Amino acid sequence: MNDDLFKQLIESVGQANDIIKGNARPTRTTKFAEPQVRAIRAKTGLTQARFADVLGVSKRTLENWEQGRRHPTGPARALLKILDADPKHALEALNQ
Amino acid sequence: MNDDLFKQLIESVGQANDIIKGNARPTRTTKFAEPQVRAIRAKTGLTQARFADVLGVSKRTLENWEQGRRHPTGPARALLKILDADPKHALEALNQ
DNA sequence: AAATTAAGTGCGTCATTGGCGTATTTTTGT
DNA sequence: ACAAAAATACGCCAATGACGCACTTAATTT
Repeated sequence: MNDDLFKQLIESVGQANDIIKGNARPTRTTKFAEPQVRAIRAKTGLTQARFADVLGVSKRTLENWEQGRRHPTGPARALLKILDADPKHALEALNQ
Repeated sequence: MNDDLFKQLIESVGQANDIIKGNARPTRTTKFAEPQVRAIRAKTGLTQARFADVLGVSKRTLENWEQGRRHPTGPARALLKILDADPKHALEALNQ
C-alpha cells in the first residue's frame, strides 16, 4: 500500500487539484468536469432505474442530471469518472 | 463491454438493489453501508484536505463525515466503497 | 519553543435530493 | 401494424447535505 508509486500517485492527484484551484471559487467548487451522464450510462446499457441504483441516487435525481436541471455533486462526478474509465471494474467493486 | 459476464454482473447489481428496496423508504434511501470514512482515509495516508480533494468535497464536508455530524450521500458512499476496495486503482482512474 | 501544518467547530446560506403522481415516448411481443 | 409493457420526463417542495468564513485547538516539524 505505501510503496513509492502509490505516494507519487497521491502527490500528483493533490497537485493537480492545487493547480485547478487557482481560479474562481463558485458556491461549489468544480473539481471534476461536468460528466456526460447519459453517455456514460449508455456505455453500461443500464436503464435509468438500474444505473441510479448503482450510483446510489434515485431515478429522479439521475433524470435531473441527464436533463441538465441539476448537477451531480463532487463525489458523484468522481464516481461517474471512474465508471466511465472502467465500468466493469467499478461495478465489480460496487457489487463486492 | 457487452459480454455475458458483464451482463450477469449488471443483473446481480440490480437484483441486489431490488431486494434491499423491499423495506421502508426514508427521505433518502440508504443503499450503501455507512462507511468508516476515517478508516478509509487512513488507508491512503492522505490528510483531510487532500482526501477531500480526491473525493470532490470540501475539507469541511469531510470533517463533518468523520465526526458523524453529516452523512455522505449515496454517490459518496459508493465512491468510498470503491476507494476502500482498491485505493490504488481508484486513484489512478480519478487521476487519469 | 516557535513556526508550520492538520484538525475541529458555530453559524448561515443555498443547491440538491427524491417521493408521488401523471404524462409522454420508446421498446417489445405477436 | 397494434396493443401492452417498460422506460423517460417533469412539477411540486420539505428535508438535508454542502461548504465558505473565521477562528480555536491539536499535532508535527524545525
